[in-house]
Amino acid sequence: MKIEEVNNSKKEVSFFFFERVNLMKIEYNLIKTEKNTKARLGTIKTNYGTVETPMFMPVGTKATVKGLSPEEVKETGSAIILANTYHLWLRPGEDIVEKAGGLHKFMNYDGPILTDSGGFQVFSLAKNKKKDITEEGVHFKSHIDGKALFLTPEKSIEIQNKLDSDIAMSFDECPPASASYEYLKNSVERTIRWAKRGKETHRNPNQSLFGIVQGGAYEDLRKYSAIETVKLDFDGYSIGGVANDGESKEDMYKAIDYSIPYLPENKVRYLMGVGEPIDIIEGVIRGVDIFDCVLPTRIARHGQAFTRNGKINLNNAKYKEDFTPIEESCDCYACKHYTKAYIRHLLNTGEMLGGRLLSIHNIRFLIRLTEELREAIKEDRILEYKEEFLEKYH
RNA sequence: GCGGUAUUGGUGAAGUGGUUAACACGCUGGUUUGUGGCACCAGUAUGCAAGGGUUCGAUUCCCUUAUACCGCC
Repeated sequence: MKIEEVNNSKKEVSFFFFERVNLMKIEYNLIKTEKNTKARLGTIKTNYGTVETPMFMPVGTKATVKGLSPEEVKETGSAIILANTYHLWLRPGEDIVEKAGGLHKFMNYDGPILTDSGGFQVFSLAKNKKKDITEEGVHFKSHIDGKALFLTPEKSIEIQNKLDSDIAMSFDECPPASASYEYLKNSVERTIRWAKRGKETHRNPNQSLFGIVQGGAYEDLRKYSAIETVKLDFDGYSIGGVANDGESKEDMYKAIDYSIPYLPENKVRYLMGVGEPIDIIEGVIRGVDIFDCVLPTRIARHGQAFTRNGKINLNNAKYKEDFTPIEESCDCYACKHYTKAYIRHLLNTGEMLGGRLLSIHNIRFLIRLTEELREAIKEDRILEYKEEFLEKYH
């Protein structure tokens, strides 16, 4: 390649000049519903391109999918990524991101971004710690320096407006799976009031806002939460409060089944925090369109890889001399170029590349899963697909 | 050749005349679902150089041998 060519190609990938394709809220387009289930095939038109659903979104809490560059994330086929209001609020602060020209420019990512509201962090960071959930908002302590913090529905939305993500989430309470019916009932009602306050605060015309359905595994609470949230007319709806605290899969599936019937057909449905390949399949069958989860990147850093035969641990001694890829059938960068023995060596010696390669593989694994689910919906054979998948995946 | 000191698991080591030999690393497994996480959890010496003795009881005291290191001829 000549020098001029290098310079030209550089110019093409320079993200400081990337522009939005559109200036609008998202548009969900339902293409078809699978014949035998509630599984849906659709598209979401965003300011940064159109994505197909069902879709999995990797998590990049602090404006980075841990270990990977935006180019590497895109190479896995991921469209939307997730970032977090709470973390970016503390560091570097939403004003700095705003000065940078918004989250996309700040992190040099020209795909759609969804920001979580911080509601989950109140649950996960302040777990077993002092926190005070009031009608006004939540008092809790910074996980960085212990400073007293106060997050309200209004504050969360204001921060997200400045971050300029494509999709903002309502500030909800995410109660533990162990919460009592009485507690959940009050919590659901408060979350609805918070959702209303957040919507009234929302200003960014190019940013969509989602409402969150709560209510644990109780049918009446999920129904109530869904109906009341939908009345507020959001751009999309999510099912929250699942996969928490060792909640059983049965309860998770119930939470979905009890919520979905009350969500509008023409809006995207997002199951928050899921997950496991099996749960993604079950979610799709129940009518969920998009998912997010830290699992592919977290287990990658801990040495594990998704495969068609289940999770494997690349730390295991049996891979010392295994000079084959993680999966022969996988088209990801890691599988095309590296062996299990090499990745095990990287993990064993604490080299960064090990976790990076596994992150790429695991994200690609879930993206391929959703690609196959889309094909299965087109062909009305999603139940067969599930059976085939479960036969091998243990 | 003589004298001294030492010898505890894969490694570095603690320890005591008396129930299961500390701790760390390593090793071997496992966990992880809107990321306080390159994290966490669990397992990992039937034996304290070898043999013999003293003792109710010895890794701990004594003797012999082996090995290592340090002095002296």
